[in-house]
Amino acid sequence: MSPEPQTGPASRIADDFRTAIKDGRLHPGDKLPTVRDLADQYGVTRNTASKAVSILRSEGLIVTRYGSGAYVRQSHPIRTLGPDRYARSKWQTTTVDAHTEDGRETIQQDGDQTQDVRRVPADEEVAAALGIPLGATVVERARTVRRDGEATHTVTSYYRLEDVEGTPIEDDRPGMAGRRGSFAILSERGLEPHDVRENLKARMPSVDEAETLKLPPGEPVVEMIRWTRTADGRVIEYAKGVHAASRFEWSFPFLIPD
Amino acid sequence: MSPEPQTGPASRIADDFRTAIKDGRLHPGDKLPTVRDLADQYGVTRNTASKAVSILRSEGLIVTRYGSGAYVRQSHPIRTLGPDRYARSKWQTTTVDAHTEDGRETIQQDGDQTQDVRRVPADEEVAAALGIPLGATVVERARTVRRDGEATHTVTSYYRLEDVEGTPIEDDRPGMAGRRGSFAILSERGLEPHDVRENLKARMPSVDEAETLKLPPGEPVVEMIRWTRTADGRVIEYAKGVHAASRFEWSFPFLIPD
DNA sequence: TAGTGGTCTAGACCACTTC
DNA sequence: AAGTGGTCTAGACCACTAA
Repeated sequence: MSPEPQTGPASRIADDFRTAIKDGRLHPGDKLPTVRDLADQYGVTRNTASKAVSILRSEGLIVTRYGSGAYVRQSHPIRTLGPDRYARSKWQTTTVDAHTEDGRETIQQDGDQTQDVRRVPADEEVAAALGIPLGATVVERARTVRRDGEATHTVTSYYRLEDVEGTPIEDDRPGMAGRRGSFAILSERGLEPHDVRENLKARMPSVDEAETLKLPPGEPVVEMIRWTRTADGRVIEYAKGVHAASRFEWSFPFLIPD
Repeated sequence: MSPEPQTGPASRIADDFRTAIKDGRLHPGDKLPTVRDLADQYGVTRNTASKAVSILRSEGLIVTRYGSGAYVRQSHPIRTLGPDRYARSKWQTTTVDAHTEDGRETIQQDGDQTQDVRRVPADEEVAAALGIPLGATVVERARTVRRDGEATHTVTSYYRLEDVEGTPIEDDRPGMAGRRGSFAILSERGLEPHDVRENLKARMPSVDEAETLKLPPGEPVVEMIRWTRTADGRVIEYAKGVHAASRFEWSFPFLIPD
């Protein structure tokens, strides 16, 4: 049952550095001794010292750079996601540069996300979410959002073809139809977003996800599923996102229901 | 930068079983070959075969039982947490067995959580949340909630002493003051819960958390922070929870703000 | 080119489970 | 007692980084 019943030298070495990091004796960015040095200092083989390093890495406490060394992990600034980011005031008036999810609206932001718009047949999940027949054509917009040059999350949105056909949402150029933009566009078509449901689940990333988000081993992701509806209950957007866990926090205020 | 630039035999073996599991050729509970068999079949040393197994384990795909074998991981039923679980109808009428968070109200549930109530001085975080001076006495109620005998999450609630002094909330017996109970009790004191804010963040567990929740290596946790307030904005409960990620999903519906 | 992280073989021992 | 997972030493080689 217990995963590590034996506490050998590798665990002990990892313990030492774990507490050193948590106690602040080692700061983000600091370099750890080389595995060869560790082996000498602790009187173990390089193999064992390497294992100690890999334990810390799997815990997300350090990152290792091939051929360079092991470093205490830098913690990124955390962005808090709440209902406010969907506020009407943020997309209703502004029609230009409506392409980022946070408050920044600089031109440079244009390079901060890639975009890929296609028409695809709806699979079972998308069909059920949008309330359309299986296989019906939908518009899929896949984005990878970056911050400071590093990917923070991916979002893939699905729209009914009839809702977005011929609109800038189908424009492939990045920045032409971010979420704020898409809300404004849907509103102009008489499909004003009224309510949202977000489902959140944390898990370890798949191999692909770890690669595209460049996640260090041991970093979880949060899977977000979002339904956006009009006042009469019609789902106008179904979206799935994968967020690097260390970069986000979610915050939801609500009233006690009856 | 890249974590595994070299794809040796260990990675290849792990790949084989990862796809076998995802393709459904191996089912939850199925036993993997022993490391010795793997070593023979793939023509590698036991050490390397063992490493392949440890890769899969760190990904949360399998669990290993010491001296027994490696098994495809059983997935637990997922519980969805939404605002509904705080509904008035669930705590306002019933005053007895108000101690579990889900709909079950059997006597056996009593054993499903441990409880530990104490008076402690408020640290900076708790003081700020409850709006009281640093060091003021607060009531801390720490619970570990189990399901089918396994711990699923821990919740630690903090109340202002004046709010709960002498009430059943200070009763240490399990089941006397679960959250539903505490809401009813606070209501009777004229402190009816009106709104809630929940903050969520996913991360890897600490060593302690992994132990108390008996988390397999590679399973993340979700840290939940909750503020419960009355209609006039007074915080009557501040709570921190740690949830095993694989057992929960959160669901929040909300209106598009102006 | 030298230093560093990552992986592998070969052989051994220990800890735990199952019978 | 036999089987199984986990760890370790010893030595080697490969992949990548930095100067």
